[in-house]
Amino acid sequence: MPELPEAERARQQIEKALGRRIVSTDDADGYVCRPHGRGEIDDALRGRTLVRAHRLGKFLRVETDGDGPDLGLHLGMAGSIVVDGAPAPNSWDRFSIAFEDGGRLALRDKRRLSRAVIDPDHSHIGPDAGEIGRDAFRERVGRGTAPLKARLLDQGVLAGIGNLLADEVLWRARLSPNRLAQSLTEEELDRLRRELRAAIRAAIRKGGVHTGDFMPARKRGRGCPRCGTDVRRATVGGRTTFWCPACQPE
DNA sequence: ACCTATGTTGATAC
DNA sequence: GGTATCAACATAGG
Repeated sequence: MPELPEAERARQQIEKALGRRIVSTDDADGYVCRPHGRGEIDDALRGRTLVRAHRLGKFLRVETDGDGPDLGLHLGMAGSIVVDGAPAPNSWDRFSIAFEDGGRLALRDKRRLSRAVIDPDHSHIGPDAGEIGRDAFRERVGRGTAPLKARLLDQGVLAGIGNLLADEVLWRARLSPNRLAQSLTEEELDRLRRELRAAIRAAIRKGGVHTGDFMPARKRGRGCPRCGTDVRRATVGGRTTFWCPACQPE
């Protein structure tokens, strides 16, 4: 269930694996692990230790000791990081690291849209949605002719917002997903950023985006959690979108 | 059987 | 270049 809050929780899991010598890795899944072939990730990591875990939006980057390479991880649509847990059935651990102390780190994913890479390139990714400052937020989000929601989902504009978090934040800020990004006032942009930060913090604390206040509205027959109005459903920015027409007027 | 899904990337067209 | 749409990726679950 990975959006920024889940990625942050995954980063925190990785911190439990720092400072432990890597004895081997399983990078046999050539779709998830790249580059693939001849154990390239294994060659890069074997004998090293992980020393720091970073996150930019949904992208994870783990430094190794000395002049070792970075390990890049992305959870895709269904991935998670499990440290020192039992191996998953059905080969759901698509990439794993075995440590000298007997522990292990697994990239677990029922689907296979997650990624493990060496020296990831995050140069095309915008500033983290939870860290961006007020002025940069105004400048980056408040422009363009795309719908506001599409702007929020653009990882090059802002990193970390996924489909569920976008709906949650727009509902909290009482802004329609269909508003033209460039039509927002500075007051609205500031409000959006404030609600974004609050929603991210709450989701990290509670365990993920699915704990959001607006999530129940995605189920059939549920009204707006605030006013009870029937929520609207449509495709915006290419994704299924729910919003309250009363709280979030066009 | 058919449809949908919390994500990313790349092709294509305006 | 910005934007919109779509397909692909792989798999589970309703």
